Amino acid sequence: MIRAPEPGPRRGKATIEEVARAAGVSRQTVSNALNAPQRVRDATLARVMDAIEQLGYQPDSSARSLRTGERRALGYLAPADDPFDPNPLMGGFLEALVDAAGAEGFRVLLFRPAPGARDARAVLDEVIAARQVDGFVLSDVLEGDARVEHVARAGVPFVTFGRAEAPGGGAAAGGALPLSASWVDVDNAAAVEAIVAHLAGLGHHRVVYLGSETGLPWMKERRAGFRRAASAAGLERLESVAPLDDPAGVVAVAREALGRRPTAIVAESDSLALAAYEAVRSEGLAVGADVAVTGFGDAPVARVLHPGLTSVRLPLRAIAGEIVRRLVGQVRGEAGPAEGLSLAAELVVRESSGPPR
Amino acid sequence: MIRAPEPGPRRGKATIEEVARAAGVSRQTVSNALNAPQRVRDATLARVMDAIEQLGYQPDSSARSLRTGERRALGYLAPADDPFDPNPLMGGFLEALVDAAGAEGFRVLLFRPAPGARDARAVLDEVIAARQVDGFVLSDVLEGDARVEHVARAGVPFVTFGRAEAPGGGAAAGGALPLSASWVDVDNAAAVEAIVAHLAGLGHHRVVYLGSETGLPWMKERRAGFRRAASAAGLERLESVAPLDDPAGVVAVAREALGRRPTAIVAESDSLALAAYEAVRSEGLAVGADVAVTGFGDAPVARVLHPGLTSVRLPLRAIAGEIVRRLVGQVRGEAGPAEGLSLAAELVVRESSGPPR
DNA sequence: TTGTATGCGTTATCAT
DNA sequence: ATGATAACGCATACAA
Repeated sequence: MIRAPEPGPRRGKATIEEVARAAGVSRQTVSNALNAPQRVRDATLARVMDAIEQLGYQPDSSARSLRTGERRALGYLAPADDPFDPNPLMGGFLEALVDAAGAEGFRVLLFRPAPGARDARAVLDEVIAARQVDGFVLSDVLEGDARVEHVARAGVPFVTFGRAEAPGGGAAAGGALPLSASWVDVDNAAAVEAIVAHLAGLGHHRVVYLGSETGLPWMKERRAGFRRAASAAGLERLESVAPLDDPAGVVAVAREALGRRPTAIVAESDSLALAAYEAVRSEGLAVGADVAVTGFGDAPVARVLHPGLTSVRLPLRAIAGEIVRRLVGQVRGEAGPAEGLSLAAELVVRESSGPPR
Repeated sequence: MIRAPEPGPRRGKATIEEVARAAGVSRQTVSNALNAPQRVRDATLARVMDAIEQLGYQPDSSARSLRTGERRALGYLAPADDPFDPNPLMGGFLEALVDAAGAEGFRVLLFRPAPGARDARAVLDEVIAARQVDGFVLSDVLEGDARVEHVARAGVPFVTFGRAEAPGGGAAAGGALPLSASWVDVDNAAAVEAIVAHLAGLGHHRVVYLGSETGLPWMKERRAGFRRAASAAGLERLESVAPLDDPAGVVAVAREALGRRPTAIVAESDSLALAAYEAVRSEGLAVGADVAVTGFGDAPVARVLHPGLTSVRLPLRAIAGEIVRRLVGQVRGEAGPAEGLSLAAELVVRESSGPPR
């Protein structure tokens, strides 16, 4: 038989007062036992810890937060919907972020702009004004991102996944904010360079880049990496640009790209690589044997595809770890590493990238 | 120029006291203006609201929580890693959950078991003991799920995505808990039945179910739905069972299934449908024209595939909405709907399911 | 080493 | 309709 849960806020959990009574000490000593154990005699400490264990006591997070000002929570603003590419990485990154935050004693508070809201500043203001978090993690950040500027202006610690500042440019004119005081990103350019190097090493000599028409910074970096590496390796280098929101159109472009008779297709994303597969097959050719295809991101589909898709895996756990490290450092007021950090992606070679026939 | 953020907990945000001073009233009146506007004279109300607006005041969430006992936060225990099928739906469900919670004035607190932890009870206890949330959303729930029992025993409100109780069985023997006091789920069986009915309507007569060897309840429901609908429609009904963790093995099974010469393949998931695509193509046949293939879940890949994959779309927004409605009802102590709710998935017909040749 | 007193910002009770 | 007072649970400065 189980008793019905008590009504009211407390829900029957222990308070520091009850622990103190159980251990025969003042609540002060309990607090000390938790926050400054060295100030408590061993015997007492043991007794207190025992009572704590016994009662399953943990400080009420609200009371502690009210007193200390720290929330032990990091805010993550979930990216807006993108029906075309519901960022398959977000899930993986979020998990890594939650783990990394948890290791530092922080939880992750998730929120989104109200549906239909013009931008995210309103909800950011709510979270800030209600003091629900100690800092923010902002992802999918663009150059001159309004969210970034807003949070920076509010004086709340934050770290971005991706740089909100053009690589070359420091602070802009005027009293500009240190927008990218701390960012972590995957080295998109280097990742594509690794792909191209891999292909060049296999003997490929005519390579087409299958990209999209977005101006997203990470996409631009990938393209730049392609150009650099292909030139460096002395490859014949072609480029195709696919539309954004039209699967059929994408395949059409992929077929056109294939029509230029490359020995390899370097796709900007795994989705585009999938379109390349379709194009190659529609010509009666075999991916990997007749034409090499590579992707980007190493989405789940990369493993399931046949032949398996050569791609690059984003170091999401490392990124999340570094983001949390920096953010928690800021929260604690430490003068930690303020510069940005680019992390290398890992090339995952599968059967889609064989040598040219 | 921007001033450096103030140190300390307050970070320069307004308190109720400051608002009161600015409006020339007591803090009580400010509180009333916010929580019981009808008790405040219009003129005063206007003055107070003005000051609130002016100062960008919002109640400190910790102070309010300490006083009222409500956290205005819902806890979501993120599912454990599954490298084989990193639940592509989770992202979509989470977003819907955050939106639904936000509409009710709740945030979502995300957490996971410590990496390497034997089970999730420890972290649940932490969140409960620290009173960080008003209730929990538990997903991917199994029959007799330990997490469910644990939360139920703690007397904390919760709602599950999926039923933690066998469909027929009420309370078990002894003082069993009302484990599934409130659950919401997608009607897996009905969804597959809709698929089969669709195929039967097209004239298919020999159909193979491509399933996996998991005993997960939702998978069992899908299979049951297949059997029921196929029998009802008088179809020749076959079944194949794929291994879990081996893409190559999966395709082998899919080929074997195809070897039984069905006119259509009903896959248990979109991933398995992808394997079916591979099998069909490896035989030189065309998906949709020679053999119909259907999936389950309507993952992003379903749209990108060629031909587009006929699948069923999970009503994630509706599910999240119902979950939040029930959970918030419990939190508020309303005697809301305690029974479970099965929501219909939506059949999405694409080119992969043509009539038999 | 331990206990006493105070305040964090808010809301509820009660008086006016 | 408004204001004074108390209390939520905790941590800290200070006294013992």
